[in-house]
This record gives sequence, C-alpha cells and structure tokens, in this order.
Amino acid sequence: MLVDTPVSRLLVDWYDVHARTLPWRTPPGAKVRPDPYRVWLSEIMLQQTTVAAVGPYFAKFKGRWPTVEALAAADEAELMAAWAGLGYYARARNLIACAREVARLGGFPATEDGLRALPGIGAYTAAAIAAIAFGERAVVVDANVERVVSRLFAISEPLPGSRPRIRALADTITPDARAGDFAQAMMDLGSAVCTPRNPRCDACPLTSACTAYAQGNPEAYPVKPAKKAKPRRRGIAYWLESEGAVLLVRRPDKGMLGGMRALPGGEWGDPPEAAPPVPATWRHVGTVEHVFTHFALSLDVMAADIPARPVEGEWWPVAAIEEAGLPTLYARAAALGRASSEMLAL
DNA sequence: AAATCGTGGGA
DNA sequence: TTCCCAAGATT
Repeated sequence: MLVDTPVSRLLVDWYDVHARTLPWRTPPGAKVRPDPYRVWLSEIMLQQTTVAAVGPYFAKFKGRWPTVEALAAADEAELMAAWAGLGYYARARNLIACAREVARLGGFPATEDGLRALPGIGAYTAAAIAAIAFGERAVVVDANVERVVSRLFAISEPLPGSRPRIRALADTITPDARAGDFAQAMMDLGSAVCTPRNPRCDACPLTSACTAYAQGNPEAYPVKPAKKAKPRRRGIAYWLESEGAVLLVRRPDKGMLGGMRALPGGEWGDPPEAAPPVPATWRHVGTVEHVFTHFALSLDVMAADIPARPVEGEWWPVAAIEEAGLPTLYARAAALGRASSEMLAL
C-alpha cells in the first residue's frame, strides 16, 4: 500500500494554484470526471505535439465530431483532411480505428490495460487516460516526467536505457489519490518550470527534494545520446492543372504522409524518381525546403496546364485547394504551383 | 530494438 | 541561422 510522499503532496498543492486552463482539461480537484472522449482525443493530438498547435485542431474536431460515436461514423477522407497540418498522420488513421473499436465496445475501457489494447494508445496514453478520465492510479511517464524524475534523482545513465529506472522512480512518487491531477501537474511543471533549458528552479515546488538542484546542475539531466546527422533527399511534385482543377493523389497508408492527399510525384531519393503524370511542357516553379524528423527534403515543384483532363485521378478545384487537406509539405508546393499558374494567366 | 514518422515555435 | 524538441506509437 503506497502512501502519499512529500513530493506528490508538494506537487499537487502547487497544481491547485498553478494549473493551466486548457480546453480539454477539468480544473484540479473537480468532482466531475472529464469526458473520456475529450481526454482521449486531446492525448492523441498531444503526442509529440505542442499545446499551442493542438488547440485549433481540438476545437475543430470537437465541433465536427462531438462524440466518439460521431467520430466512429466519420468519413475517413474528411477526417484525414481535418488532421492535415498536425503531423504524424498514423495518429489520424489510428484515431478512426480506435473510435470504431470503442463504439463497438459501447464505450472506452475504464482500465489502463483495456485502453492499452486500442489502436494508437501506447503505454503513456493508456496510463494518462486511466488516471485523468477514470481516476485510476497509473504511472504516467512522458518526456516531461522523464525530465523531472531524471533531475529529482540525478540519474546519470543516458536515455533511453534509463527508462525502466525512471518509471520505477515515478511509481514511487505517484499518489493513490488524484493520480490524474498528479500526472497533469508533472506535465505542467515540466512545461513551465522544469524546462529542458534554463529551468526556473526559483519557481519550483520540488527543489527541497531535487538532487540535481542540490548539485547545482539541473540542466545536465536527462542525459541524452548524441544526435545523428540528417541526410538530405530530393523529390519532385507535379502541379498539373486543367480546366480550373489540379490533379491530386492519395499516398499509400504506409510511409511518409501515409494516407494523405498529395501532388503526384515519384519516390524521394538521390536522385529522385522523375516521371511526370502526363507528357507536357513542364516548367520549374520553385523548390520547397522541408525538414522532417530524420531527413531534410528538397522538393522541386513542376507545373503544367493541359487543355483536357486525363480520366484517372482526383481533380480538385484550384480555387478550393485549401480545403483539400494537403499536409504542410504539399500545401507549400501547391502554393508555388498555384502562384505560378496565376502569374502565367495574366 | 533501432528506425520511422511532421510540424512549428522558441532560444 | 541553426538547433532543439513537444502529453509517443508502431514495427
């Protein structure tokens, strides 16, 4: 039987005063539990994504699909388009799969193990939903918690090898009561106080328990492995316009930008595949420089206008291209293609 | 189990 | 400018 430790008490007391107000969050100590759908939707969107970036998307999704049943019945292409720009598109595909499974089950599982079995829900998200939405005592470990715990205990072993120990130590400071508030408090602390660089230890409620603070080197934790150099690849995107519409394709579900609408173009590489969708007089209208997680891409944009549409493919009205749900890379390429086309028409 | 998978904002 | 990195999951 675990009892509250000084750390959890210090932190939850701090959270009662300093909790951020967020659209998907209920105030600390609220009697009413938050809607599991809201918690789940926000947690999926927040994976590797900043609160600021999620805000508008959460509002859009909640407005368009107010319940998990509504989301389960959503048109997949519409949902993918609504996710466009947020990144990590496997999350959107898993979102639908998860909603359909939850609808089939008649509701969200109320346990960490039950949640963990759903698409797109891993160890962190299962623990977070169990704690926040269902009040279960779960050990919630995200990058914030890793950083805070690494400093509290001055863990010198580098990530990711230190993860098992971090989790075990997080377990020792997780309270039985208000586990959801405790988890959110850890994340607020990591976001606003125990930051990666220039931590604001003068505003931290845990300095009395923090070994790294005592050592005077909190910024030294967590220890991380050296980063690898990013290779550069090249690619080509074709802006093919005809009768006021542009040819779009859907990328395969696996791989980069999986399942998303895009401009046609071959595989990225060095050299890139270069075959255009149709023979035409192609003009080079610009290059999009885009940086992904593990490589940088230079995407050359080629444009052409043809009098009649070949039958195959999805032709999207150029005037409504913003609504096609192109991921950022192709939205930028499309902007170049469209600008060039309009310039030519003058 | 190391690699893969986006994007935008802050320092 | 450049680098870091944010409420990770999947294979």
